Amino acid sequence: MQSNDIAALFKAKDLKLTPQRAAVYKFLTENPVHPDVETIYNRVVKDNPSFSKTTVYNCLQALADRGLIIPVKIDESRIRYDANTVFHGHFICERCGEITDFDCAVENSRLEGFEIRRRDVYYSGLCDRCKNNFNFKE
Amino acid sequence: MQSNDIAALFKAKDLKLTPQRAAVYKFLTENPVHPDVETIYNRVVKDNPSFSKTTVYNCLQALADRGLIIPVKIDESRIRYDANTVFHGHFICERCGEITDFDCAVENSRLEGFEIRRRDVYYSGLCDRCKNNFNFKE
DNA sequence: TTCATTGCAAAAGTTTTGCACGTGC
DNA sequence: GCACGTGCAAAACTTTTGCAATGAA
Repeated sequence: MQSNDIAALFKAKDLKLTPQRAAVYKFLTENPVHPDVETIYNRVVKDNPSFSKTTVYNCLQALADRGLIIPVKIDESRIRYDANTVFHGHFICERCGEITDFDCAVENSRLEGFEIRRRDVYYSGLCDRCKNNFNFKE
Repeated sequence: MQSNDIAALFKAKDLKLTPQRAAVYKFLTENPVHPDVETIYNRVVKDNPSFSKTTVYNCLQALADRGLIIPVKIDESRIRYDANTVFHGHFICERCGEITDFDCAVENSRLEGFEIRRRDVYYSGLCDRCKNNFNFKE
């Protein structure tokens, strides 16, 4: 993603553009592997040694608040982030930990009168690679 | 739920019956409000002052491992538990924090060859009561 | 006796908060 | 000048772990 695009996107979302925010968002769009805070921080701090982890947390929060990124809370211990904001499900492999996006459609009842603001579909199990590479049961 | 039922259920799941486990499980079945560890602990310790919080954690883990209860990780900060093991979605209200169960059916693609062991559908927003009781936007 | 379970204390680990410093409008 | 963002350190919080004690078969 180009700098102008990011600038326009931030402006549209009324989000002040800072080098930290741009770096975090850029990294997420270019690395759609649902990285966690640690991973994001380690990477952006490489190019910008002055960045702090607190700021990465702040940036992620700001980006998530404006709907530019989605927090993925499928991992037990940490929050991961996804720059793909089109609704989709997330599958996490118990063995390798990799997260796979998948299309999904959910039909639900019993929520008449509710205002649904966010939907998350989380699956877990074994991805095809892990399932085929190992033949033992856990 | 009666004691004999719990005993039979535990036996069927090859889970040793201890007073702590029985109390935790009983509380969950009788209070299907998806309580968190703190709530469960505070309640069971009332009747059994010697119970420790670590043990509540242990019990919940043991029960979840055997599929007797389901960890609900829709809350940002803590794990909640559900004794209803029939697949259903969970909705959490941003304002009152209450969790509502709902029926749902998910269709998904792109997961050919995957072994899906667990599915979680989490919605959030405003429940009907909160939506109607307040008229301001957040 | 044996082995899983319990319970206390401490540890672990991520995320949040307080506060001073910078910076751009 | 002011409001906002940043960054460091410390705090907060839930959950996990180590280990001795307990208890049931």
